[in-house]
Amino acid sequence: MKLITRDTDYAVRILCYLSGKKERTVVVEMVRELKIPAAFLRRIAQRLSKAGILTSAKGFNGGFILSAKPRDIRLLDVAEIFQGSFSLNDCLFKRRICPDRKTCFLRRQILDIEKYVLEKFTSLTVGDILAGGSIDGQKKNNQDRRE
Amino acid sequence: MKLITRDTDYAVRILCYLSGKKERTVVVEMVRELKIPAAFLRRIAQRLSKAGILTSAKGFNGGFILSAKPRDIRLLDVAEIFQGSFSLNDCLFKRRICPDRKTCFLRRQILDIEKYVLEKFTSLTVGDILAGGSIDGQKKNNQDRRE
DNA sequence: ACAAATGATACTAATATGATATCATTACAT
DNA sequence: ATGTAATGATATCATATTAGTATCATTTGT
Repeated sequence: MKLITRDTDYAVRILCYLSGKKERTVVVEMVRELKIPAAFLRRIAQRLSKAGILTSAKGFNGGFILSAKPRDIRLLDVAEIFQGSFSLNDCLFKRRICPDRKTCFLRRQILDIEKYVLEKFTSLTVGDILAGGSIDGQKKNNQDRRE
Repeated sequence: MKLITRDTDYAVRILCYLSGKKERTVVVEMVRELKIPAAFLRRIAQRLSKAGILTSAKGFNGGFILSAKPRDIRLLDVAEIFQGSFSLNDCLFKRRICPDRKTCFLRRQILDIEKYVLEKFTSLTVGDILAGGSIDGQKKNNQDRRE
């Protein structure tokens, strides 16, 4: 069972790291801290930037910075960049496999489960992850005391 | 989001089909009804048999038959044959990626979601799928009125 | 002995994932 | 203006997984 891929995981780490920064941060610095292969990290940052989650600047004092507050960045938004849409509308089986859809109970059950996952991914934010992780796991789901 | 693969899906259909049979059924018949590529269906049936979910017989009057009642075949058992263990013990990232596991809040959250999926896959049986699907979706989770 | 079935297994093709490499563009400093 | 430090865009490569095919071996009833 693999709900998130490596890209998504790395992306979350990048976002968590940048949450502690007031200024733009350069790829080489992130690499130093996060131990993610440089070229890979760079591409991930670029994709986050293209998606609007990071804001970038080229040139001399360039780098990346969060476009929004951590609590406003949902895991879903990040995951969809790297793993494609989590939407429930597209059929479970992408190409014409489900012959009698109307009675496909299994499909409905799977969709229910996916709906649950979707809700969780929607409600969980980078802010939550920061809060939960930094206090050594004693606090959960309370993001209001952290900017 | 892909919770089940094609193998698993086909396997469930095979099991549902065989639920309506009292006698052994031969691959060519299943192919006729289920429109699954013959060689593929055969290999899936063989794997189900090897796993003990189907019982097979070689030779002249050979074929496949359910080893247990539909209500006793869990989706989890089927899915694990084709998709590997759904166990929550193996680390989310299979090889040494998570540097500080203790504080990995994201990982814990993902594990919680996976736990939910696991529970659903454990409780959903072929019997449920038969019951839910055959009554055109009006009944759910009531497997007691069907053998 | 033959035919009808599954068992075991090897192979191929397509897609997804993980990662790297390279050239283009931008922006500041001198 | 030029060099350097940065990201943008994109192409490529390697590996793993998924989907599907093919073949030979074995069993069994007639």
